[in-house]
Amino acid sequence: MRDLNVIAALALALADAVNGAAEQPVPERGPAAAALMMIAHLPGISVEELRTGVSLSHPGAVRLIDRLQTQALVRREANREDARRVALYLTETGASMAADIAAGRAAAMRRALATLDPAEAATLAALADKMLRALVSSDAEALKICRLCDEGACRDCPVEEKLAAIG
Amino acid sequence: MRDLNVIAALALALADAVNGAAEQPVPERGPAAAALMMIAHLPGISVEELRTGVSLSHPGAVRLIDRLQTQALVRREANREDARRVALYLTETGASMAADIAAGRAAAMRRALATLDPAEAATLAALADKMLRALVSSDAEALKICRLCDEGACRDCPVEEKLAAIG
DNA sequence: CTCCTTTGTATGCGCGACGCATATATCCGA
DNA sequence: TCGGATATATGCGTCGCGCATACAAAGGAG
Repeated sequence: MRDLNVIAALALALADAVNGAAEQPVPERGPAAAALMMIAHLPGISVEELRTGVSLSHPGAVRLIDRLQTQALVRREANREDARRVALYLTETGASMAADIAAGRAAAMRRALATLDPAEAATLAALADKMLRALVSSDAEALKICRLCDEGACRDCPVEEKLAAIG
Repeated sequence: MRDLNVIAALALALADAVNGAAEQPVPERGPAAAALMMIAHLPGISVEELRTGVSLSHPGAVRLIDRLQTQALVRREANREDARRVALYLTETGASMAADIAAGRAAAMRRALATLDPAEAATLAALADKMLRALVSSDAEALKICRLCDEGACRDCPVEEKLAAIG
């Protein structure tokens, strides 16, 4: 019971730090940073897929993309395979902003993990790896969990491996 | 680098689960659940203290309390020591709702931790304990981190101990 | 005791993000 | 070929939020 509390508190603190750092470079608060990171991670993603990752209604996601497009961070392109879908890509400005987001997120995590020695950090990562595999059981959950992840640092991502394992 | 990513992803997943569960019993989304839990944890808390915990502007907090009061979840009382401050208390309905929030939060954490054996959970809690002590350096941060914590389960809370240690 | 600065609450106001309902286009199976 | 399902977009109203401001009470300087 006490363990639950402490772990939940830490999760909240880390998520606050990560979200706060991620919102820093972005012109608006909320899911915008996550949207940019998702498009950086999955270029050509559709509005509907993005929607599930950022937990918005479809109209909400459309309007979010509208705003990001107005700010020249994202562009819409036609999807050759399915004309209903829209393929989303980052502009150069958007890509550079996504890089800033990833850097801020990494810095925030480094600060939080600074008190742990390398062995402890590795232990924590191993436990996180195990828990993530158990938590993920669908593509939608994976999109949501990885919405702020850094594509470059995603070697042997437990979420993707779990998805591959269950088909 | 990969460790950072995995740990951050887990923190996000846990925070989503906890926040989602906490918002379930509450009539509105957002900081309302945290506000109820904070008042449950610190009866007589002022609007200003609450404000820092839920990361809202002061007017935002006033309006939030207005809504919770309209729904008969919270009541305002005069503070005898300082007439400027307002003392916030939960009504019976509010207290029962706070209990529901705590239960939902605990259930969500139990689900997430189900894959870990007791030794692993204890290891994780010990690491969380250590990190929390390093993260907290002010009352404001403590209020924010503990905003959803369960007062009953807060035995030997690392956040409070750290605050006591630094005066 | 009085004045002035600081601190805590409350309100007027406008903005903007969101969701619901709906319209349109495209894909796919019968 | 036709009808249901899926994807995107828009009209519309709502509501939470922050800024600027007003007011009340506390505390220190003189």
